[in-house]
Amino acid sequence: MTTEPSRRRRPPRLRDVADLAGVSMKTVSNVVHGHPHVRPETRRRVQAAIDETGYRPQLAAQHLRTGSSGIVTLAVPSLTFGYFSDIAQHFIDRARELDRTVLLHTTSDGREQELEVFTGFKRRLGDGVIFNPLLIEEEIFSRYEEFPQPTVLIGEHVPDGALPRNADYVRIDNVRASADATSHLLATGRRRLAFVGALPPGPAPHPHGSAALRMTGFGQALDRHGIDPGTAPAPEVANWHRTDGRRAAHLLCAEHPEVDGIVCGNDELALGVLAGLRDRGRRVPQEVAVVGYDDSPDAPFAYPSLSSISPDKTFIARLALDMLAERIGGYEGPPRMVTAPHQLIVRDSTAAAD
Amino acid sequence: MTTEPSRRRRPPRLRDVADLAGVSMKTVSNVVHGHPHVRPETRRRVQAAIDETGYRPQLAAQHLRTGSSGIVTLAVPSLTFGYFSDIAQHFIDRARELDRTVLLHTTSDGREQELEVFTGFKRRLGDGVIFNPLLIEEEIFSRYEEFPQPTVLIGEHVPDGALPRNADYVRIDNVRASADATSHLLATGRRRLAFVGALPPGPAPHPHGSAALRMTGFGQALDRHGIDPGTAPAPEVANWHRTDGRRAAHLLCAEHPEVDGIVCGNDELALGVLAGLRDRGRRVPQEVAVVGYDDSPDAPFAYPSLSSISPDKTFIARLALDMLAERIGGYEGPPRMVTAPHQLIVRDSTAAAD
DNA sequence: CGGCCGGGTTCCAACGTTGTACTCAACCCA
DNA sequence: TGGGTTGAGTACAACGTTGGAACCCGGCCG
Repeated sequence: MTTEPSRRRRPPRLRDVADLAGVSMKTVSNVVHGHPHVRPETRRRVQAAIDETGYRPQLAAQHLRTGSSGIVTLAVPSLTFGYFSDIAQHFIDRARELDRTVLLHTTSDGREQELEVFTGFKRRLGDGVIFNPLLIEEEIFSRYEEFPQPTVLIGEHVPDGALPRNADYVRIDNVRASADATSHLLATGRRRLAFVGALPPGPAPHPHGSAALRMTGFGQALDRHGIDPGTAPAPEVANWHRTDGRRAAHLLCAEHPEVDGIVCGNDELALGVLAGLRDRGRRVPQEVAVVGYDDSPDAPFAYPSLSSISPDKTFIARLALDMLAERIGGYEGPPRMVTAPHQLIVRDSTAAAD
Repeated sequence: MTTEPSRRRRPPRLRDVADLAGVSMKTVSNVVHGHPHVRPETRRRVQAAIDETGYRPQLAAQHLRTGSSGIVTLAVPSLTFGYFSDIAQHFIDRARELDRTVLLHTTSDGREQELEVFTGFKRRLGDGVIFNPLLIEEEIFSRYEEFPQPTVLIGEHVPDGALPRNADYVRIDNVRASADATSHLLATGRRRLAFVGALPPGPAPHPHGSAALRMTGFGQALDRHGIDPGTAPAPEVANWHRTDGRRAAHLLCAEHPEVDGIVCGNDELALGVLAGLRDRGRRVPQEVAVVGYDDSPDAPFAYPSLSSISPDKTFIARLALDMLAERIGGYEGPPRMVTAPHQLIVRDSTAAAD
C-alpha cells in the first residue's frame, strides 16, 4: 500500500508503529492479531500507522516468544521424481489452507540427510516434520519412544514395535498394490512376467526401500496363480530413473525374449522400459504389456499411455498434514496409523493382447 | 547419540548445557560455533554436556539476535511443471552447499501470491527471496527503488527502468531461444509452421508471461526467412499443460492439415501435441516436426524423443543463489543482470523429413 | 454517592542467543 | 621486575514480540 520506499536501514518494529500511533506496543499487537477489545477509533489509528510504516511482524521474535513458527518441514527423496514433486505440491497447497509454510528438504543423499531431518537439523526450526524414512526406519523405532519433534511418517512397512507416542503413520501398502498390478497382467492373459526394479544387494541399504516390498507383491501374485516367482526374470537396476528402465528393457529383450508382461517399480522405470522396448521394436501392448507404479503425470501421455498404480496423493498429503497440525496443536492421543488407498488405472499399455 | 529419550517437556537450552558443564553460556556458545579460544579440556567437557542433553540451538533465537536465519525463499509457479520441480531441486542442492535452507512457495494462484512472496509475506522471515515475477513485474519496478528484502529476480524482459538497488536479475532470453527453435525447423525444410502456446487475451495478464515472448521469437524467425508470421496458425490454449497441447494438436489437424512443423511454448505442451498428433495418426517427424522448450526430464523419453530448447538450469540456480547470498552477506554493489545460456537439443521429433 | 465491574489500555518480564566489555591469569621481552 | 600482550572465560544487555498483571475510567447498582 505504501508508495514510498522505506529509507530506514532497519525494518519497522512494533515499537515504531506504537510511537507513531501514540499507543502502547501491546495495543498494536492486539490490532495485528484482531484481538476483540480495541476501540474502533484506536484500531483505525493503529492500522493507519501500520500501513504508513509498512510494518510486518518478525517471525523470529514471535516464534521465540510463543514457541511456534507455523513452519512444517517436508522431506522427500528428490523432486526429480515426478511422483515426489507432485506430492510436494499437494503438501504445499494443503499447508497454505492451514496457514502454514513448508520448508522443503530432499534426502536422496542418504542416511545422514535423513537423520538430519529427523532430529531437527543442526538447528531447531519448524513445528514438526513429515517424511518418509527410507533408511533409518528401523533405527529410529528401536531408539526412541518419543521423537524429538512432532512427526508424521510416511512409510511402507507395518512397523514392528509400537509407534512413538508423538508420531503418526501414513502407510502405503506397497505389497498389496504391486500384487494388484501383477494380477492385472495375469488377468489379461500374460504368463511370462518380469519385474523391473530389483536393486543390487549391498552393505548399505538402498534409498528405495519400496523395491523389496513391490517385488514381494509381484511374487505373491505369481504364487497365487501357480507360477513360481523364482523363474521370473528380475534384472537389477542401479537406480529408479528412466535410463535404468530403458537399460533393463534392452537386457530383457536380449536374454528373455519370451517375456510378455513387465511390472515396474515405478513410472519412471516404466517409461524407460517403454522407450527400451521401442528401441528393440517390441510392440506394446500387443507383444509385451507394461504396468507402472505412482501414476505420475506423464503416464497418460506416454506412448502407449501407461497403466499404473495410483496412490491417492491428495489423501496422503491432506491426512499427513492434518494429523501433524493436530499434534502441533497439542493433540496428545495415541499414535495413529492409516493406510492410504490406491487404485489401478488401466490404460493402453496393458490392453489385452489381440 | 543419546539413547535415552528426553523426558523434559521443554527442549534443552544453552543454559542447561552451561550448568551441566559448569561453564558460562557464552562458553558453550563458543564451543558450538567452533570459536578458537577454548581450552581443549573445556571443549571436551562442554561437548559431553551437549551430547548428554541433546542440545540444539534454536534458530528463532539466533535469528532474533543476529538478524539472519540462513533461510532463503524460493518461489516458482508450480511444481507440477517438470521444468520448475527440476530447477527447484537444483536450488535446493546449491542451497545445501551454501549451508542454507530453502523455503518453497508456489505462486500459480496469481497476483496475490506473488505480492505476498515479494513483500515477505504476512510475516518477515528468511534472509532473501528468489523468484520469477510473472504478473507483478511492471508494478514492482515502478513502485520501488529499493526492494523490501534482498531479491534475485528470474525474468524474461530486459526491464525498462533501472533495477532497484538491492536486486539482481537473471535473464532468460525467451525471444532468442524461441527464434532458435523456429529457425531449426525452417532449416530442416519445414515451411508451414504453427505455434502452440498462445494465451487468450484478458483483462488480467496471464500467469505465463513467457507466452508473448516466445511467440515473438517465433514470429521473428519466420520473418527472417521471408514468411509472414500473420499466416502461421497459433491456436489459443487455456494453460500450458499437456492436456492443452493435446487439444491444440487436434484442432490443428482439423483446421490446418497443411502444417508440417509445430513450435511449442514448453515441453508439457509439446508432449501433449505429440500425443494429439498420434491420436490423429500424423507421423512425427515424417509429416510434422515438433520442438519444445525447457528440456524437461521427459523430453528424451518421449516418443519420438523431443527436441527442445534447454536453458542451463544448473547455471541459473547456482548464479541466482550465489548472487543472493552475496547480497545477504552485505554486498552493496550495483544491481547485476546476467543472461543465462541456452542451447537447442536436437532429438528425433525434428529429424529431417524423408 | 460510593463501591464494583469490566472494557480498554499500559507496563513489565521473559522467550534463547550472542556481541561487547570486562576480568583474571600466565607469559614474554626489555 | 614491570608493562604489555595474549588466552580463556564471565557478566550483561539487547534483539522484537506477547502473556499477564496492573491500572484507569465511565457507568451501573444498591
